[in-house]
Amino acid sequence: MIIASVCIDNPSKEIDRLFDYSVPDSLKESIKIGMRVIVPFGASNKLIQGVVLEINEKSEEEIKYKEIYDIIDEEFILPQDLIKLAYFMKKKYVCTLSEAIYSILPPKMGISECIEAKIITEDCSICSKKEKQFLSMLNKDKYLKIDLKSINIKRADLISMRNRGIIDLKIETKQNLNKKTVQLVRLKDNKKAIELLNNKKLKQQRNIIEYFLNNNINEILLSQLIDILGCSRVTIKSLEEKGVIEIFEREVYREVATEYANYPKHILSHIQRKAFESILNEYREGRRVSLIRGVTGCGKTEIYLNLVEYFINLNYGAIVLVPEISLTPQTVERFKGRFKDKVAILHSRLSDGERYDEWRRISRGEAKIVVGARSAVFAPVENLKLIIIDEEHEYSYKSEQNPKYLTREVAEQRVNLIDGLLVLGSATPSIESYYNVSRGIYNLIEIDERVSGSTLPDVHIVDMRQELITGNRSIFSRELYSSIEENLKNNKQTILFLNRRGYSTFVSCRECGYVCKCSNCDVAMTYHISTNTLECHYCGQTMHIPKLCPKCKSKYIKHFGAGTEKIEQEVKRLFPSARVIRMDMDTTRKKGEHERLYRLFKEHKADILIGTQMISKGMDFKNVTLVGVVAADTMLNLPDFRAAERTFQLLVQVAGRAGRGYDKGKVVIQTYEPEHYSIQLAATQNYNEFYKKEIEIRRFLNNPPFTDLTYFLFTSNNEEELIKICKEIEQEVKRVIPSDFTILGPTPNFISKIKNTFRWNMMIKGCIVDYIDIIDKIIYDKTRATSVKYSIDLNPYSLI
DNA sequence: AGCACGCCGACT
DNA sequence: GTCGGCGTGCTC
Repeated sequence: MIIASVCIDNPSKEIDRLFDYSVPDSLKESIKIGMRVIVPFGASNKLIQGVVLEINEKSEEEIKYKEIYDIIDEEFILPQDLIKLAYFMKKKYVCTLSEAIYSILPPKMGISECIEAKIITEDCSICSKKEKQFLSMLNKDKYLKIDLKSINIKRADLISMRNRGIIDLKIETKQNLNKKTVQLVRLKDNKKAIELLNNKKLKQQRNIIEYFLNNNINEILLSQLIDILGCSRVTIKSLEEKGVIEIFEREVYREVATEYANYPKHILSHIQRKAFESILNEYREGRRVSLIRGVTGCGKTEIYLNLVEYFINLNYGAIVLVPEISLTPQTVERFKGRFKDKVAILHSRLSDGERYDEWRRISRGEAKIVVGARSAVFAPVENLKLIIIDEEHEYSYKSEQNPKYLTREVAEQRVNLIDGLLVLGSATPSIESYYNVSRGIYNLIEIDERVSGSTLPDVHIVDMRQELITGNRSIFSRELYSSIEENLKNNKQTILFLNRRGYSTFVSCRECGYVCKCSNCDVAMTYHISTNTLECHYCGQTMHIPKLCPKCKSKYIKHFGAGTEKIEQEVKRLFPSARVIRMDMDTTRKKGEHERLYRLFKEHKADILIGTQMISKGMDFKNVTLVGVVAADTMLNLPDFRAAERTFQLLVQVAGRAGRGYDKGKVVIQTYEPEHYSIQLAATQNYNEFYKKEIEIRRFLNNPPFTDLTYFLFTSNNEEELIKICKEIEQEVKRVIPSDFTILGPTPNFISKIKNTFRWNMMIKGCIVDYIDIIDKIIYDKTRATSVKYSIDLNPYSLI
């Protein structure tokens, strides 16, 4: 008989293995590796989703296997290279196979059950009270539909009663696939139609027929017909009843992106042409990865477009990855504009149905180019040959959930499997990638010229300590203030950047130093002026500002530090005539709001844009000539070895927003640490110098890329047990790792409590590949049957 | 992770 | 004698 080994859709570690099912004769022909199936699982044979990963012929039938219940679809079959990729992630990022497989697959289309039951016995004596109560609602002659949500009975109880011969069940499963359809109308009977035209009464109906005949229309959307003729649905229905016309349904793909202006092919500049050719030449010589380090505005996208076109013309497919945040208008516009409906877009705001539609278009080979965020690296593109990762250094390329993969590593593995090409692009490549260049692993292309010929902006660093000494206590330095003023006068746009939302960073008592902290989390609460409350940015709890200090009863409660809300208020106060837009999590929470504000600013409907991270990248505003960084060192002092790299990258990105048009841009960076190398070198946009400094520090402190840093986070609401288990784990782990590895911790996390859950962490420095499985086993055994949960993150992007 | 089974104390 | 609370072990 044929046995299929199935990966069950269940992320739990205890059942992280394949389960064998026999394949019924009805499915023998169609079943294939990579197919999604429905299988009964567990004692109650609950039907769940699985993916077939192996098919074997077995002669002996001593083990009683369960049967595969059904196939989910024959359309989408997980290709072999993606299955290999799942195993790769399981090994590298210590996740379950199920987690790996189901992060690759399109969203689970939930399986829902419709259960009907009827009584088949007179004898209810063996039933419990609960069961008797349930039976009283049932019928003996006919099956009744059971809604498990509304009654006090579980699915398992039903199964149990059926097994004891009390009731009989009819269980049907449905997949909520919801393929979307549209209603179309067409003429069915021409003769009848012409006859009807002689009828003097039915004016509306005649209108409809005339419309069909005069415009020689085969078929038309029902909704469109109603719109154009202003007739009612009833009129059309009555025509249908007469058999004159026909209304029919057709499945459609949900419209993901609306309309895109044509984006014509540009002639590449000499430099772009050279980059394009270098990448292809190196690729032909067997080089898998090319890194383009190009200043903002150097025209990387144009190189990407040409690479994609090159491969498409050879009938290959391509994936273009962009950070989620810049997956808004611009990049999409360009790719859709150039390649039209050959492009599929995948981003996190798609509904499950929309995402599923895009997946089908891709796996059917209708869309050969995929533009998407992180998870689009798994897109089942037919004949894939090229993967491009734009803004390669971005943190959104690291997954926060299991599998905690880094997109670049997965992409590299994927092009290795398919003999393809990976192109990375960034103005400020990650230290790891550039290190790979210096080791000769990646091919490097450097572009230091802007395509428009516009020069890089003038950057001014302002020492805020000096401002304070000379009596300026405002959040704007004199230089920034006068620059904004002048920019407004010249009718130019300004961007003010501050990586912190809310009004003030913390609220504290001036007498005793008490800080308003969240009662669930170990963090200071942020004041929000719009709601006049203190909000915890970790658990969302809000509270009112105390009038008196809860500790010393003093009334000197003051705000400290500034957030975007405060900047907005200050700007409005200082420049009352300026039109201001604020973009942060609070103002863009609503769907479509991000895009609306972006367009508003682009169309110069506002003079000043205030925002967090989200305005620092991807946006191209021609009329912006001033960028102000209100506090450059907010991230510099976090306990994280990437703090300097992150600050440098952010400042370069932000500065890149200035002067993209014809006028020279100006950037004002306000800081309390003007001499710090990441700020100094960001001001001169000197990546190479920054890399040299940073890589030496990494080498000296033995941080990535010179070693792996594996981060273990332990959480529990029982602090005592948490500490005890952490210490025991450290002792045991110590015994299995080589002596040149270092263990840091266990220590309380930088944020020691979130939502009443205590957090401790431990880090291991050392090449972990050969040891991670045994360490995982130790931790798994130690934490099982305790309140402690853990997560493992290989080379995390954030240590907080 | 679910879910069933089984053992034990509490209670009509 | 019945109910339900949680510890234990299994899932093809």
